[in-house]
Amino acid sequence: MSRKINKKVIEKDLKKEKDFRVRRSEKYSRLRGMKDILFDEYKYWNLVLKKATDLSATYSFSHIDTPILEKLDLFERSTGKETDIVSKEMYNFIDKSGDRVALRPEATPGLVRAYVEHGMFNLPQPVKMFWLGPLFRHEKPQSGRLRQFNQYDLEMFGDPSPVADAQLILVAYNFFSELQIDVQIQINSIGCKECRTEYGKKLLDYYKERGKRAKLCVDCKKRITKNPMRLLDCKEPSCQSVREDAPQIVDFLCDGCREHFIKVLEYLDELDIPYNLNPFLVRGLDYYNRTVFEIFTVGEEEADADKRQSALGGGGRYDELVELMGGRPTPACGFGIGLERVINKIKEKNIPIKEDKENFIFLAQLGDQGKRKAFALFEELRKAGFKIRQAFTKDSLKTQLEEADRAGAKYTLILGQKELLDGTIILRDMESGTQEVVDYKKIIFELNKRIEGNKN
RNA sequence: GUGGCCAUAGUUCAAUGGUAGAACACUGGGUUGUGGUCCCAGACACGAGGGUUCAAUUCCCUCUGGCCACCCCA
Repeated sequence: MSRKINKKVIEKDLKKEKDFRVRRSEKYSRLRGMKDILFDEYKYWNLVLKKATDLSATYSFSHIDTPILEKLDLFERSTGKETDIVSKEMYNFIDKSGDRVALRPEATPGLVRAYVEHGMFNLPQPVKMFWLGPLFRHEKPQSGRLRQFNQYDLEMFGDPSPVADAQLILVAYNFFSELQIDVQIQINSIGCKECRTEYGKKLLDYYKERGKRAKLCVDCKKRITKNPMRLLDCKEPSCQSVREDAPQIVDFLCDGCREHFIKVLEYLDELDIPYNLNPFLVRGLDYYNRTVFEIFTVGEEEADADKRQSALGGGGRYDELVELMGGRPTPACGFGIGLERVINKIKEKNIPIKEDKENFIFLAQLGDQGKRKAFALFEELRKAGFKIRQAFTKDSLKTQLEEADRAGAKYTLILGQKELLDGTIILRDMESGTQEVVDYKKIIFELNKRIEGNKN
């Protein structure tokens, strides 16, 4: 072994020793596709959460929560065993009691389960649910695509009428427009089982016509046998040219379904909600029937307009699901909105967030005596209803003023040895930098004079 | 799951086959009792493992992670 190699080894050892001293343990990192929401990020969440809460209340949707963990079977049966979500994206495992369980990959099944389990068909119908929470899908992460993400969901049970569909779309639309995000709603009707079987046949006939198959991409060739409806979804130019003259499901709707769809559109027209009829919109989950819709942003900066944008939200009607899950036949519809994606848009567009600046007081102290007295004064002022902050763990006045400044205090009270002796306290205006000595006993009176109307 | 690009302080970015620098942020000081400006100082990084080499943060491979596209969706 040469001297040089020895040197290298020694250097590495030294480095490791240093690392050991500095860290003493392995640094942990998040799981892939999981995110921490840090302090500054919360202003966005507060904004979005408040909008969701307010809107839901206005339209009489009641807050409901369901467990994050459910039986695996619930999703297999409702979402569909063959869907991507269930077949390859679910976090599932067998728990200590041997149950097959899953982290919920979407909200609707749990809500349907709750509706059935708690006998909500005995409540006045429709039952309108407002739901908010984390969902889990084991996908390859990308921007706007996390393995744990949050969704705002609204569901309406027990109302078969087109008004229900329209109201849901309205709330979703309001949610976005009030957050200043311009959206476009893509809407379609995929009819009921009967309409769909009929249509499936026609579609296959069309695609099997001479010469068409050759133009399709590899994926679409597979789709012909596996999932013909998905042929409509492809965005390969050559596939799109083939699909141009394809039969559209709207033309094959039964009378009931057609009438329902027309009514929904009429309501949307009435409300001036912009929508796009998209005969090619097909949703991935098994339980949808009749109305389906997806919500996309309309960008001003759409140089790459034909690039597939990820949806901000989507939903539709699922009239068969409650019965399938063991309940009484109950018509229902709902939607989900991806909150991380909404927040991304808000950030992208630099939409200003107004944070209500509160005029608060900072209480600074000096010396042991001062600190002790300030401790008590803080409580006194807090109980008197003032918004007040402190940094009692800091000793230097400079540091305390820095902190007051950073936090945006309107006034700082300074209590030190000298003031203690004189029975006074210093009141400093943080903006002008002027300060006055006031009688300690009159401090509440003086503060009231200055920050009237800014109390808790 | 498939393909492409990428990985350097807390953050945003440099430089380099001979082990790294700035800005902002952070800590301390100039100011022993006074913030915002200024000055000074300090702490902190080459994602992990292997290979080539006298020597790798730099070149190669694997892994991990990030971004983007597909797939799918929110």
